[in-house]
Amino acid sequence: MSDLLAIGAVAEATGVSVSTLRYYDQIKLIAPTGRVGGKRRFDPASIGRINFVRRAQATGFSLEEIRAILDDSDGNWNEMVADKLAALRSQRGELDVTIRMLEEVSHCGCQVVAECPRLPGPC
Amino acid sequence: MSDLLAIGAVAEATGVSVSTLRYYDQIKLIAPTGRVGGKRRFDPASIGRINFVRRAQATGFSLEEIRAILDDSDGNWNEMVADKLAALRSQRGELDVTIRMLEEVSHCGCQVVAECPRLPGPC
DNA sequence: GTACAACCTCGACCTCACTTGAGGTCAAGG
DNA sequence: CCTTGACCTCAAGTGAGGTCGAGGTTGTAC
Repeated sequence: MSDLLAIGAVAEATGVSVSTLRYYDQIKLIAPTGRVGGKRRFDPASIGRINFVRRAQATGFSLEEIRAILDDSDGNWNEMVADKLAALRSQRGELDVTIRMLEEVSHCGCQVVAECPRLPGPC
Repeated sequence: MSDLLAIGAVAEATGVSVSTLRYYDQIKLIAPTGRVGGKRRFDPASIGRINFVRRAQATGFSLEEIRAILDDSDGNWNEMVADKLAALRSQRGELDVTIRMLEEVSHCGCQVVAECPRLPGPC
């Protein structure tokens, strides 16, 4: 009658710990389909959603943002994803700047970055 | 005699708040040159270091990592930067995966991402 | 000589994403 | 009957990176 999953099975299927799953339920990110004898029962489709959560998290989305994307019914998530993409690109640009800055410092002959008197200007 | 700066001047020059500068002093990330009447006095070169901190932070380094780079005397920071670059690249890859996943979902005709029965598989 | 801004310390508090611990329930197996 | 294991709740703790407020001092201006 039920192909619903216990929390432990979901944890095993997703690699997410049981306590994290309870936490996700608590913050209403991933809710179980129902309860049997007080115990959470999850639809197998939850596994897909949880995988989505982890993947989105890995790309820099907060749980709040992820919930907004999951629950969005107006197509706004396209915009959110675009924003995040822009943020990541900007972060990449920052890295490039930092690397160049460090390269400059390394050409200074300074033993220690903190002691370089030419931070962050050109050497 | 002293072209040393008060904490407020440093805050203004860097855009970092006074309380954050005190915090940086507390965690020994950016120390004042000395004290005059109990008040912190900063070398103008601190501004460069603080700018470096913010820039490194923006690219994803933690304050601990930044301190390690600043204080490094063995050339290990090159490696740290390379590691961070790799991490950023991997993050970018994750974003690409997420975007593709969301595009798949959007072609499903699902109103709400959370309700798509095909997460995270192909539509 | 007193007002005022800018500084000081110390400890508490905040957000995020969890983890941990104490104490309790429930069904199956020996 | 008793243990084991998987589950439950609720509260508190963690760590990063700060912020805030109370209460106190310092230095300059009028």
